[in-house]
Amino acid sequence: MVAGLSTELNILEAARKVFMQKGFAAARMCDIAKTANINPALLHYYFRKKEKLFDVIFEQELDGFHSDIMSILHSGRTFFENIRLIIDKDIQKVASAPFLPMFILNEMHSNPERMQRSLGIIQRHSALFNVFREVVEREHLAGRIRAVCPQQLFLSIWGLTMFPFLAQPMVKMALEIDDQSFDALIRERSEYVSDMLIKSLQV
Amino acid sequence: MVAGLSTELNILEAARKVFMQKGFAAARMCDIAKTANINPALLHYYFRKKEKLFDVIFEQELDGFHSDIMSILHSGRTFFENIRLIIDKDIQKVASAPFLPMFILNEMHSNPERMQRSLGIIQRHSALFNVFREVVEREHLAGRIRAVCPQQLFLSIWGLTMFPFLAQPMVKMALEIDDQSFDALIRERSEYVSDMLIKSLQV
DNA sequence: GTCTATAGCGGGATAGAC
DNA sequence: GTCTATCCCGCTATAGAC
Repeated sequence: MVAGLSTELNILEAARKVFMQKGFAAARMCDIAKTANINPALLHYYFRKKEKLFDVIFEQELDGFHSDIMSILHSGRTFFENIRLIIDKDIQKVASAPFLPMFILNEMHSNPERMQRSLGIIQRHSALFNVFREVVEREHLAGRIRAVCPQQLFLSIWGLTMFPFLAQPMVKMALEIDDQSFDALIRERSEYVSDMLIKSLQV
Repeated sequence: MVAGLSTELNILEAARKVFMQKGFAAARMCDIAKTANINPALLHYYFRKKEKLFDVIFEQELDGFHSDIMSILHSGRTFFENIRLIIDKDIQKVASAPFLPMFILNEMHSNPERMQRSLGIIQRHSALFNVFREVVEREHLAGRIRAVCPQQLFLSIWGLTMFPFLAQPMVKMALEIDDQSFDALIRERSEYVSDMLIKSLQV
């Protein structure tokens, strides 16, 4: 029907919000219906089960996660320039969806089986790391950076950029800051993290 | 009764396991009872509600989180030595309870109100940061480290040490490593992170 | 203190009218 | 496609015997 597509998108939008904030177990179908301003029964008409609906959201979110990093790595710029771009992109993306990291990691943690359902995502993620590793090794052989374990560096980039969002409530509490100060901290973080990483990599 | 205390401890131990793995919403009182090998009704005899039981666990876990860092900061060692000790302690502690960071952050995220119930914890956490800030500022004035935003540094230490555990399933997937390789990565991480931080702080 | 039995409800899912 | 009504299960919580 005419309204079909728009209703479906409407549901997906609402489900995204609710699942991201509450996670699978705590999310209520009623909440999703209320957020979408539709009848609860409609959720089952479009997506047969809660889990089906969740899977759609989860896959979408996970897939777009590091999609543009690959292209940055393949650009002609220097390694240090690329580091800055990647950090910037990561922080910028997550800042616009601050619940995303927590959502992804939490669900992967609480339901590891879900992951194995979508092999394609796994492949894309490890492909990303392999490119990253090659670049790091090339840079070191060329004498432009010091010897470094690519895995550790990869983990560090993720940790430095995503942790503030993962721990947002705790961070605000421990640092005694409000929303504005937190935003300011995030705005300054990109440069701070890039400087720190680059300085630690210089020969 | 005689069995009273041991049953209570038994319950707490079981509840810790289940809540840590599943989180509040997905955890089942039955699972806890089964894990503790007791009758489900007993849970309500000792702790009136699921939430009461959860609160006890949550508070315990959160409180012990950074308890020994304070004493490290107050020791007579140099700043760089302290950085190494803190990183080491953090990683070591979390490695022995890898679900802990995810548990804490997830519950703070999904139920921020719970936090306000226990003001003491908030105070201890911000006290920790204040000591850290003073130390950093003193070191900079003494010319022993370069100028650095204490908040950013604090966030970085946490992120670099805790992220690997928070993202463990994703990390294994992206880096294509198994449990053994992950453990090896963690063992090497303490030194890697310390070196990186110290190098970026040197004047 | 520990058990059995069961109340009571919240929430996912379906049937069927429109 | 959308609605109302309702089923039914799983789970928390309690009553009450032992």
